[in-house]
Amino acid sequence: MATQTAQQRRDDAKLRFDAYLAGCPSRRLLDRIADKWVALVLKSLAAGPQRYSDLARQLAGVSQKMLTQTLRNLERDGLLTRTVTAEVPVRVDYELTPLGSSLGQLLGDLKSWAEEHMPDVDEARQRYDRRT
Amino acid sequence: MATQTAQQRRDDAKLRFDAYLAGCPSRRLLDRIADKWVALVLKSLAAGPQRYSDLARQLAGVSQKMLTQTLRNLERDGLLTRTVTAEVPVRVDYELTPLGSSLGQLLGDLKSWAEEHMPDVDEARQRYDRRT
DNA sequence: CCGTATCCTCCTCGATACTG
DNA sequence: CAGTATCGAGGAGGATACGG
Repeated sequence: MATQTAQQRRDDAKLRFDAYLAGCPSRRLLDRIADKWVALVLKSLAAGPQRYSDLARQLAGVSQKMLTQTLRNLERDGLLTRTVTAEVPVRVDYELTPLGSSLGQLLGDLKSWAEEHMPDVDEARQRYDRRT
Repeated sequence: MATQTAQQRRDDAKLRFDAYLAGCPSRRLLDRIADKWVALVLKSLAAGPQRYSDLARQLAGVSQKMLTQTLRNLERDGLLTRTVTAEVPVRVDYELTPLGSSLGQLLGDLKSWAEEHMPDVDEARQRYDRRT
């Protein structure tokens, strides 16, 4: 086998690291909950099942595309269920699964930390920006 | 004052919603910790102060640009301190502040949830992908 | 009512090269 | 050693129009 150049060794290390990140549960969780609309959808559904149009109304800034995409991903991950009722017009309800509720709890903890500590961050940021 | 069109009302609502999101502590926290390298930097520094080159070595996949940018942002937010020692060559140490350690704790909780529940997510995802 | 399909625009991130 | 500067590719997300 040939001797590797330094460049090859760096590339290899990077590939292994990327693979590690892709499988890392913590990283995957962060990527999931940081999706722009996930937290808001979960919060809305924490109050009980909601129709698609209810969600669209509460999340005033969301596009149809992103709302649907977010809901599909959450359904795929087993965090909520999608129920179609064949009325006219069609009715679709979304409801959290136990797993989804569990994630909602976690986000509640995050919210607590944020409300407690983000003011400190703001202060630090102002200090940093004022120093020349 | 003129009557608003439906379009104008939607645009207004969207603007207000975006403004709300920009100031929302939870949203800002999520945006911060979901930055690709933040969690890894915090984890490295949890073990004690590290030099720039130490961090670069441990985070095998990071570019200089992103490492520096991440460190600067964390410094600005008061989560770590940057100490330059005038040796030859220059030496720069990074160390967590109490606030930074606190955030590290929070990420630990996140990690626990991820390790406990992400297998369920994987299972749900496989079920979803198998149904035609 | 509940989506899908398409296009298009930022904007993040990485690669690369250079400096005190 | 520890950065800064610049450029370019790619993807996320929004606008819009259409379908079942």
